[in-house]
Amino acid sequence: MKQPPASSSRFEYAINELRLRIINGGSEPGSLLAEGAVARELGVSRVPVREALFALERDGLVEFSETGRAFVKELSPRDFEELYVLRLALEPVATGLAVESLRKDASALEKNIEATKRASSLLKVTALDLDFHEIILEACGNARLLKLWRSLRSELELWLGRLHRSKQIQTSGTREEIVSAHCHLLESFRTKTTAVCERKMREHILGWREWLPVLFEDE
Amino acid sequence: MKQPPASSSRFEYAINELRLRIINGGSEPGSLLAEGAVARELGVSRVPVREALFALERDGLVEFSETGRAFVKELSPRDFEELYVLRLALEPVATGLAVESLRKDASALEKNIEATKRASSLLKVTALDLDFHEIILEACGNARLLKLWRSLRSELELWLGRLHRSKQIQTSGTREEIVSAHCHLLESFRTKTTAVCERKMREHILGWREWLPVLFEDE
DNA sequence: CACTTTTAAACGGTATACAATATGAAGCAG
DNA sequence: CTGCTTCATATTGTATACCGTTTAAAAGTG
Repeated sequence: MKQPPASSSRFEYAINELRLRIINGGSEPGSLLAEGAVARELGVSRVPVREALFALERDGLVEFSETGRAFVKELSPRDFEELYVLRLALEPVATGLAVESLRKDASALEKNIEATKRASSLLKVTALDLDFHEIILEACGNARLLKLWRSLRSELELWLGRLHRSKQIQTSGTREEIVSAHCHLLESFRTKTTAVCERKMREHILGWREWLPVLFEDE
Repeated sequence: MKQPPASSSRFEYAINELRLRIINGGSEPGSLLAEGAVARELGVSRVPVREALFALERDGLVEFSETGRAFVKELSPRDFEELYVLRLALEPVATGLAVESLRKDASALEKNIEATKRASSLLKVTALDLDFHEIILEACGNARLLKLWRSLRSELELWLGRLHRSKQIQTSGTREEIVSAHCHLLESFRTKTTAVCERKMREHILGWREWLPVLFEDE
């Protein structure tokens, strides 16, 4: 039984702890997340666990059966496809809205790229990649869009976590590709029109959509 | 104190009851929705009310303060703009995905248009308009997209509800415009390419974005 | 051995209880 | 009268308890 947290709410503690378990594979896909059991393990009562499970369902990390039992989300190619339809619908729009703001201040994106160059593990590289996109979503000034992105990001982290555990991906090549792509995007934000930036982002996402599933196929 | 429900869960009862209050204006925008008070009024305990409030936050009908108190959402022009950015990002994409399926079976859309012609009140007309769009979102085959639409729909209903109470809108003219626009869309689905259908939907939504706020301005 | 039926444990939905905090009004000082 | 402090109350966060249902394993049956 883990230690209940000192500060912050037990709801946040439960949600963070469950996130870690699910994304890092501590709980197998499809396994039951019973309120009582989780509550005992975390050393809190069922109430905050229950709320955490509902919140995680919204983020696509947990599925509920018809009878109200929570399970670790199982991923299918279908899910991947749906996820990328949403990315393709939302991120280019967000990019268009963000361009003006990013043109004024691109320091966050620059720092992110520098950090990516120095990142040691692929896990960190992919996290920084998601950060790069999140910076854009933050800059677009649409709170609903940002909220939505955060939810999509959860699912993406789930995919990447499982991918990372099931395959050894080459860190170096991937890093270079990402850095190069992000530099290219940043340059577009600085010099091109909004419409072009939207298109570049669209192509960037399409590239990943092609690339990611390939790593899954030959298991 | 209202009657606790016979069938279905108290959570669903609470969420439906709160939806009605908020959308129909039973609770003023900005007013506090205290768990205990609502629970007493509905004749249930705080637990299902609490969960209902969290769910309604996700649908944009309720806002939480930093200290965790729930308030009836207040709408600003900013919210309207954000909402329509999302509609414009999502619905054309959904339309493109749905065209093939709608071409095979457009009966749901046809029935909807017929019902709109017969609808007696503007409230019913606007509800049917949202249904029309929901039929398309259902046909697009992307569960995440549909879920998202349902959440946007909640907010749209909130806007329309308040609009309806603050102004008397002419029913007949609005009805004719909607029927005509929907017929035009349906015809496009039957005869045009996917890309054209996406564009038509985009223009359809843009039209409403222009039209709706006008009704607010001169209060 | 395959397929029901039974049954005890597990689980979720909800109510209630209590503690910690936030809130807003009353009282007080300037 | 204005601004700060005090304090009773309202409200949320969390724990615990209870009940009906679901579940899955054991027992029974063909």
